[in-house]
Amino acid sequence: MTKVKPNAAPPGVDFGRLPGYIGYQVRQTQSAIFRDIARSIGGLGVTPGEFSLLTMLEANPGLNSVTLARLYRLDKATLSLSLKRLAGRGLIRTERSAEDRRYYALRLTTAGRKTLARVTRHIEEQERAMDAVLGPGEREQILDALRRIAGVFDR
Amino acid sequence: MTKVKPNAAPPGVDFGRLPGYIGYQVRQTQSAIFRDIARSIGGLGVTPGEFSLLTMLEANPGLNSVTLARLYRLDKATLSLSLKRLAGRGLIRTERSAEDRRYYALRLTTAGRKTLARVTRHIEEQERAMDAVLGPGEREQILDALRRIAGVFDR
DNA sequence: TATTGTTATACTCTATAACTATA
DNA sequence: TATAGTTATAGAGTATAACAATA
Repeated sequence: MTKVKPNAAPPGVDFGRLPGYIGYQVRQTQSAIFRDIARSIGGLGVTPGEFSLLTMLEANPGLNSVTLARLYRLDKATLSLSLKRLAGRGLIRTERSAEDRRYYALRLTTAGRKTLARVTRHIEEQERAMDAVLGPGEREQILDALRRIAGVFDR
Repeated sequence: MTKVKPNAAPPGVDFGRLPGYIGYQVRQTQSAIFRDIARSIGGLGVTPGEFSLLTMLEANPGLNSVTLARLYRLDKATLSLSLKRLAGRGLIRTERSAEDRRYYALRLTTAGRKTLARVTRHIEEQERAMDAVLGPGEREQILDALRRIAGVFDR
């Protein structure tokens, strides 16, 4: 009964220097957050990445895909596939620009706004759950530090 | 000349509430860090995930794959593929346990230790680059906060 | 020529299911 | 029956290259 089984809970497993690396910890935290979101909004048929895209389109109606791709740091081809999925589900609408017919102005549909509102509720619930383990002012401090760190590598 | 081009640098693009979400900022920061690592250690043929696996195997020689999968929160089938790649490149060695022949004890090879040392140098350079934008004591504070946040969702 | 956007293709990472071998 | 591990398969998510339409 006291026999140590190789598959038991980590009795004395050593993570080496990993716990001291910000890169490692950011990755682990991101995974945990992502799994939780997937569980909570999975039924709404919108991924975390799509949530961000919808949020940016709501705030910037008429944006085109190249601008969105640059902001979101995705290749335009990658984004094209995401937009096709969102349009296919009726969440966004693409409208050819009259002045420059190469552009498509992107906009949320009514259904898109409704879905975004529901997803946003879940996301903000999750954010409030995080606040339960943060001290006063700590949220802003962490956000600021994370932005500074990202800024080091954002060429 | 003052004409606003849709593909110009974001003049007044609104990110909505995204910048206030920890989930969003952790994701952006993780992406930036990941892209930088890929660029810096890509030539060594080791991904960030493989770096973590090698580090844990160096600190815990003889670990088996089920334990490693649980610690790293991957399905055993997923990990099996990673281990096959690492073994195929001669970085790890798998040795059948004598007492319980279902287990394979995992260990770094000499080449694995050498590669890990080189990758670790790059990783620690990157961590030092982050320190340049962090105040005194801020690294430990962020690591602690990130661990607390992950703990909220780690069932 | 340059830009917006799409499609084809491929690669990585991940999970689920079905399997073998061992206990 | 239960556990360790592998393989087959599939689905995200991503990038590169080639292309069409427009400027």
